[in-house]
Amino acid sequence: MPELPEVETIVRQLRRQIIDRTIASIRVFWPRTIEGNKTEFRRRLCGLTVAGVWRRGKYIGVEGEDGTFFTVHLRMTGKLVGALDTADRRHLRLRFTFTDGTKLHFVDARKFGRLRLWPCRGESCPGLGPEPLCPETVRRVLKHLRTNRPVKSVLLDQAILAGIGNIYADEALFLAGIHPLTQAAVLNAGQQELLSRSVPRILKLAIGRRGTTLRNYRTLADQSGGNQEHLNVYGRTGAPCFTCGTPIERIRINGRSSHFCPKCQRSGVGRQ
DNA sequence: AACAGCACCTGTAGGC
DNA sequence: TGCCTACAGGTGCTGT
Repeated sequence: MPELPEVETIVRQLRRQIIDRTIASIRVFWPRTIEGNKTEFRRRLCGLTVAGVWRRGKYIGVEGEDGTFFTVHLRMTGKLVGALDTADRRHLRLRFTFTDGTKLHFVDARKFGRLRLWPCRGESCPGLGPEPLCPETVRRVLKHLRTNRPVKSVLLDQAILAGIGNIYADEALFLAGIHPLTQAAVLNAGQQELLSRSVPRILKLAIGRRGTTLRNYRTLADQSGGNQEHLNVYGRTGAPCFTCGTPIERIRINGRSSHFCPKCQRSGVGRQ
């Protein structure tokens, strides 16, 4: 569910909420929520005073004063909330109680979300590509790609760039005027440049709007995102393109829906 | 290497 | 109303 902008929004709020607080107890309602050794997870985290909260790709990282580090991945429907409402109650998977009595709940309808302990921050989340928030980075990555995979698949590959999901991949490709099936290695210099700018731009705009809420996503403060009002292609199958009026199409690429304007995004097609 | 298919899970929307 | 199907913002595994 949440992609980089949603996770970034949550992390910013989490910093204000839990830094300098000490975990008093942890209650687990769905054991598979914790990856790895559950006993050690509990042992290392109880008594932990939170020193920092970080984002890496779609991971939330929490660091203790002693360097203890754990991550939260929300996957499709996970969320962190301070206050539980009635609907959340049945999907409660884990609860942190802090020494001052405040609580942090991990709620996750589909049970895909995971918490995991790491040896330290530096050893967490191995295999993730660089952050896609500045054009320089995206430019460098695109330039060195030697793959025939569709550019849409490449954008979704967390080992290549970390944090882009299905919504923002589609939106960035629209902004760059590139067809999602275009083979990554055949993007010319101009297309690489357009995509290098559009990926960070789309993500930063979405962060500024606190992310995109389509159904489940809520911020820590239980707010909706605002970016869903600004989507050009995602979820707009059959609706007219805002630029040219052509109906937006949907196809499947690697099992994921891809939305695009067949007229504005002809670039790259038929020239592979 | 890279793809499809499936697994993990539950909820919701739409068709009949 | 109820049943059935398709689909969902993610990732990881297996087989080909």
